[in-house]
Amino acid sequence: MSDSQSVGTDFIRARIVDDLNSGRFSRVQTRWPPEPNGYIHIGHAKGIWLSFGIAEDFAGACKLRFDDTNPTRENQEFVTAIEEDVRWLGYRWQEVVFASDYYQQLFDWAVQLIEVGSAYVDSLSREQISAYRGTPTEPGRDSPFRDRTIGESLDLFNRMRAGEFADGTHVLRAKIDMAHPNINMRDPVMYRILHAHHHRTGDAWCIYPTYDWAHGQSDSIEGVSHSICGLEFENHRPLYDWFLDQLGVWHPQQIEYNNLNITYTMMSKRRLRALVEERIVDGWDDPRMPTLRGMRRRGYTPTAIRAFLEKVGLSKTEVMVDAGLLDFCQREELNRVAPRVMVVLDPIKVVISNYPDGRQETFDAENNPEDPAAGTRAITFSREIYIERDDFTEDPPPKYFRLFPGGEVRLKHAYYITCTDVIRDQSGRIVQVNATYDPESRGGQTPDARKVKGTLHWVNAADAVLVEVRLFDRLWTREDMVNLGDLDFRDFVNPESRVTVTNALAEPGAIGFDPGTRLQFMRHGYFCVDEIDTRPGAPVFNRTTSLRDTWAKASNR
RNA sequence: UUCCCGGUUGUGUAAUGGUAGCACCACAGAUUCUGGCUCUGUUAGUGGGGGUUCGAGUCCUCCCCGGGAAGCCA
Repeated sequence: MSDSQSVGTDFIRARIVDDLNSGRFSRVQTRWPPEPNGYIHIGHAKGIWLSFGIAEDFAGACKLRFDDTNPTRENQEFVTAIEEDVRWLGYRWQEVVFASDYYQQLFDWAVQLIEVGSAYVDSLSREQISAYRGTPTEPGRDSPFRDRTIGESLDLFNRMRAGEFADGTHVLRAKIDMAHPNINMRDPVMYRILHAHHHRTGDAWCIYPTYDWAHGQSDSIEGVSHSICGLEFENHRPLYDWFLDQLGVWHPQQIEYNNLNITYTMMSKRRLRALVEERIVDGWDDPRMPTLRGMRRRGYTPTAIRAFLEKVGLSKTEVMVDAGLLDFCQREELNRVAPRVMVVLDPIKVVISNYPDGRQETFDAENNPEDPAAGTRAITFSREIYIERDDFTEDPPPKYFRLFPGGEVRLKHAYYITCTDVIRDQSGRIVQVNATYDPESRGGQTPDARKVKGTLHWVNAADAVLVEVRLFDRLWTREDMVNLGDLDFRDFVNPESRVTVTNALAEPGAIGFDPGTRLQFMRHGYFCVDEIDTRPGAPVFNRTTSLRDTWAKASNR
């Protein structure tokens, strides 16, 4: 397969190949243009993956451009956080730039448009402008100020810029067509008066360009070849093109892709903010949040996120991707690289009656059956151990092959044991399981090669370490958190989205990893050492995703 | 009612006008010192009607369905 084919076959890359072949563009320059008004999430990751990924694939370059044209909502905190998150995802920008870097050029170009009669200052109120715009089915009407002389508009615009007018008193508009079927072409606003402090330009400006006026021109200044954006800007493309044509400057090609929606996941920035502000979650980095910070803390890896994005692909269809696909990608990666350890989440004591009291022995346990190079670690074994309460039952259902009275199971890496009886407290709750072991089964097999279907994880009572484990599940109980209509998203919070286990017991080998380290808790799932709440010697583990569990599925039926 | 965009198995995504494929999910089985991993197999799709063509998911046409558009947000 040739290089050009390995670049990929999605419709955007295909168009770029065409543009390169036809000579329309000689190189690929892209940009990823977040507004610094919030933390970015997995949906943004798709845009990042596309714009940065395309630049990489075509040996071009991609700039990180902050689209900071609305000073009332943007600030430096978000700039820093977004830079961090993009880097974490694994992308490197050619340069960090800001739309505000181009304010003067944008202003000069606006003057140029006024001078040729393609823009004018309108003095209608916000409400009037809206009323004059018409509706999707009715044409708009010209503003009475539309035929203002060029000189008058120029004068007014300069005075707007000089700060002579209050917010909302005048705007600069492009002069296109108030009856245009595309409402974006009905004399769109280019500048509004905003006496607001900007996080970068300070108080240098009191008029700010709108998205439509700033975006394409910023692309042009940067020599962008392909401007990749969401479907919501499709209706803006004619305007994007119109401005560039009026100016006669470098003309990038805007291409739209479908945004990412995931089942049981809510990505609306506004609602995410509400979750944080109303303390429904702990913060932007809560492991249940779809923010990159949240996912990072949860234990998701940048590589798995990118693999996921690649598997999802792109089109112009609105989609709802199964959240399970992300977990599949995450498991696929971690299965290869995550060290295995044994952790008992809900311990029940097992006493092995025929194992000598006071004796302790050591086994070599492989760290990762998928990777022999990962080596082994020592685990200790003695008369008293703990197993998972779920791994024992007094009345086993059909095809159950965990521990039950009279049944034999293998303790991973150690011996076969057979349950003899149980001990209860006054309430009837089982507090201890008694068992005998087969000394011949040392290491996990016997000379008679008899089959034991069940293999349980366990920890040695003598050296098990108490750890905190946080079991995360989907934040929402509703699959479609995009189209809620009049429903309140708060009504769909999953009460079991976080279950904190404080009495889990871990083998000593699970302790001492750096925060952020990812492990497999055998038979449970993939966990990472929490980067915030972990203390020396007191790890907190976050469950990223569970292992596939075909038994749970089967027994639920 | 206007303009723009879209519609391929349950989900997502492929198919110079020429055998509708891949992945996830689901299901069945094999294997297994993780009921994990791995392996094998199964179910299931071109929204509808006309037309062009030897041949249509692909081109034309009409219809149906879904989404977007009336911010001085991006």
